[in-house]
Amino acid sequence: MSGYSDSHSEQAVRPSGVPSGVTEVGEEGLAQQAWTLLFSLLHTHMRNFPALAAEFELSPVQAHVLRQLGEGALAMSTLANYLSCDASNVTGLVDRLEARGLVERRSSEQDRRVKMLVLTEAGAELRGRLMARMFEPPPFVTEMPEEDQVALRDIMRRALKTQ
Amino acid sequence: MSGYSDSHSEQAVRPSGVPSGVTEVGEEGLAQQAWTLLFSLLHTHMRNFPALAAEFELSPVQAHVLRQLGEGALAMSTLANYLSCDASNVTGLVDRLEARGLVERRSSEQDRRVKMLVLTEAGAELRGRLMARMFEPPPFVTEMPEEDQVALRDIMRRALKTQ
DNA sequence: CCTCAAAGGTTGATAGTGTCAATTGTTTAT
DNA sequence: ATAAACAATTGACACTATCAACCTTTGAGG
Repeated sequence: MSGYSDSHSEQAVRPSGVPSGVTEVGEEGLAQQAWTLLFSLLHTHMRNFPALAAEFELSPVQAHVLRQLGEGALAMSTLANYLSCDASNVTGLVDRLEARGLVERRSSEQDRRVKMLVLTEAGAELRGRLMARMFEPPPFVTEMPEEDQVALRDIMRRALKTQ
Repeated sequence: MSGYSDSHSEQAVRPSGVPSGVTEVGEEGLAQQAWTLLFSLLHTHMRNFPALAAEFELSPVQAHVLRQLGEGALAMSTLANYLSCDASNVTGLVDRLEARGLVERRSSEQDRRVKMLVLTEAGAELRGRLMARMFEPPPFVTEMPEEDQVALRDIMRRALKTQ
């Protein structure tokens, strides 16, 4: 019953009736219609992320860590922030990756408290294959008409910029 | 080192260089550009799903289960399929939800092997609030120009239909 | 200089999530 | 009637996650 923080917030429940499932789209406004559809497609797709990670004998979280560890070194605490998890969790996570020779702890020169994480040769190689696999577009994208792909890309570019 | 199945597949690595991070978009084709952008936005958003679930004192998986349990009763094995996980996992999952009074096991009349899952009153109420919260569109959608929201909705509708 | 508060990381306790192998009970096909 | 197949559970074990307590190092003020 515990183990999950109670950040909480008194949530105003949408008065005009609550969507009761994934597929229905009511009269709740444009943004919500777009979001609900996007959400349901994405959700379907995300379901096989664990299987994708398993192709490389990684857990989903380990895959996520490798992904974050691309550009240079990262402090453990920084990684904890990226993962939105407790620092103590990262210790074990990195222990296991280090035991597999994918990652190295390296004490910082500037501040001897912090340990910087860097990919090993093997880690970088595995990460490359993992990224290539992750970025393969799923069928629901590849099977879109080309003009939809263009529109989607442009919309997402704009969204990323203003975000 | 174990605990993750080795489904595996000899994966053709994209020859034209491997994307090394989330944000870069190379010359890898329209579908991949669109997908990479979508993925990076979605990924950012999905990071706070655990916090969202925690608002209701649910783990991410429990939230997922409640979401699936909307329309009528579901056999445990069916739920295992939806979650893409082992049936034995569902036992404990449902145990905890049942202990909290959100869900009920009900033996099927037709086949006494199967147990049907139904939401209790409290479960349905909680699910309603959870769904309303989940379908609140995130900023990157609400802050789009209206014509982008329309286009996005229409693209996603078409994608859902052909999927 | 010295102390003390704050920060980075680790450890131990405890719980949830997930797999696999083995088991029990029920159904279905031969 | 027997055997094969299926639904759910149990037990063993590993990974993910949190919290509290701890140690070392750092940085600020007295």
